[in-house]
Amino acid sequence: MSDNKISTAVIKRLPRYYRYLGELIEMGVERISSNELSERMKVTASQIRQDLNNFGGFGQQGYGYNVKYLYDEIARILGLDRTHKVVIIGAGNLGRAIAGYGNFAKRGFLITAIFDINPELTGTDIGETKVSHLSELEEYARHNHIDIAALTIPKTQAVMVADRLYKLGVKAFWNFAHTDLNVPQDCVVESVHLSESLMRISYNLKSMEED
Amino acid sequence: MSDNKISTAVIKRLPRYYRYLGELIEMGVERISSNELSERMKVTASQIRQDLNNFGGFGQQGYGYNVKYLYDEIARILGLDRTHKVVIIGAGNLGRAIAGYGNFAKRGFLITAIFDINPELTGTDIGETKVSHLSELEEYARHNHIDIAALTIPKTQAVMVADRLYKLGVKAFWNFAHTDLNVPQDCVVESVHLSESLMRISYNLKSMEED
DNA sequence: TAGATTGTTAATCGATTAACAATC
DNA sequence: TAGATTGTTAATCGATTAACAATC
Repeated sequence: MSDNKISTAVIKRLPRYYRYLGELIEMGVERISSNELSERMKVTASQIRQDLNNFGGFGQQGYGYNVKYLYDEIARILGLDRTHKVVIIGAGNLGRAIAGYGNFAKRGFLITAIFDINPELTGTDIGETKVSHLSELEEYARHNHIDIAALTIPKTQAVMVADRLYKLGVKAFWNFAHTDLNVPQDCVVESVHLSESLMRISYNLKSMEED
Repeated sequence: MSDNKISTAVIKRLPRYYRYLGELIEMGVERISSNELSERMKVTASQIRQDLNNFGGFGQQGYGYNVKYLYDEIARILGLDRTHKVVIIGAGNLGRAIAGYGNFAKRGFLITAIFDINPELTGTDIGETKVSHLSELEEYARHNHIDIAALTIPKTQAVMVADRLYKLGVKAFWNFAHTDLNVPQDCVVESVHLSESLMRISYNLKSMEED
């Protein structure tokens, strides 16, 4: 079924199309041309059409795109038509922030467990979920499927915990630790390196001043 | 001073070089060739040399690169040799997570104020910093310089608060809201769209299964 | 000096943009 | 039908990789 490998540049843009289409739906817009959308999103109309046509022809000549239809199609392409069970490793502020973000649930990402190495946190509630001790991870995984693991723990632990999770069959990692994970090829790793993000601001501020 | 516009692809990679060099220093490694580094980082040696030579010749033929020297040079390029005053708008879990991350201070990013619209949070402490009410923003900015504003608030507020901050002279935004900011060209915007990151995981999981 | 490895030019590859025929 | 706008091919642009002369 999978078409010849879509480039990551395209994949990175899909969620943004999805967000804009969602906003258009909220505004009551029913149809939109690649040209109108390109003005809103500040990208070329050509790129929008190219990107979408990687997945099929969703528009109609002389009309444009039906907003709701395209929105649903992109959801399907992104796999948002299924639910994903997410466990969070690390019940610190970042783990809490993720656990508490309601919009994720709306998109089918369900927080099914939260683990932490700190015994004092064990048993406390975060939203609807009770924190378990990290030592219970294997036992939990034996009885529950895990689609995605969010790692909101320090880098020293993150690499090891990712190994443990991989042995338990987890194939997708949302990595917030300031390190690269060392998991096999058959895994999905999406890293959010906040410190690198901040450094880019620093660089851009500096080069703005120099003009 | 500013060399002919460095591509964003290069800038995005710089912090990662910096991280690896930091790790090498911790390991006591004094020199490294582009080849060795390329194996560790899983990028081509050619790319490393090209990237670095955008900023100058930091290596030596027949020797390679001095790790500590290169580390310091990249810090300078990234602007990490100066301090940045960061205010956080939004004292929720995400704001707290950022405020509490000690490594930022180590790189010269100082949390100088935290604002929230919720009166109940006003006066409470987050780390060393007291939360102020958002209405005090203008008064604060009159007496204190702000280099970077981190927006950890819902999208509905984020756009408006960014406008207020811009009028107060703030030129760099670390945007965690699920929206694009609408600030003028002379600003730096770095967005961390967590939901988009999660959608990419979803897509990649799906396309992995299809193989 | 011989060996190693950079800095840099040239070649390749991929992504973006432009153009336009197809068609609603 | 005439006008609008897509889907898609071709042209351009930029980024990555390969190659090698310079040089430590």
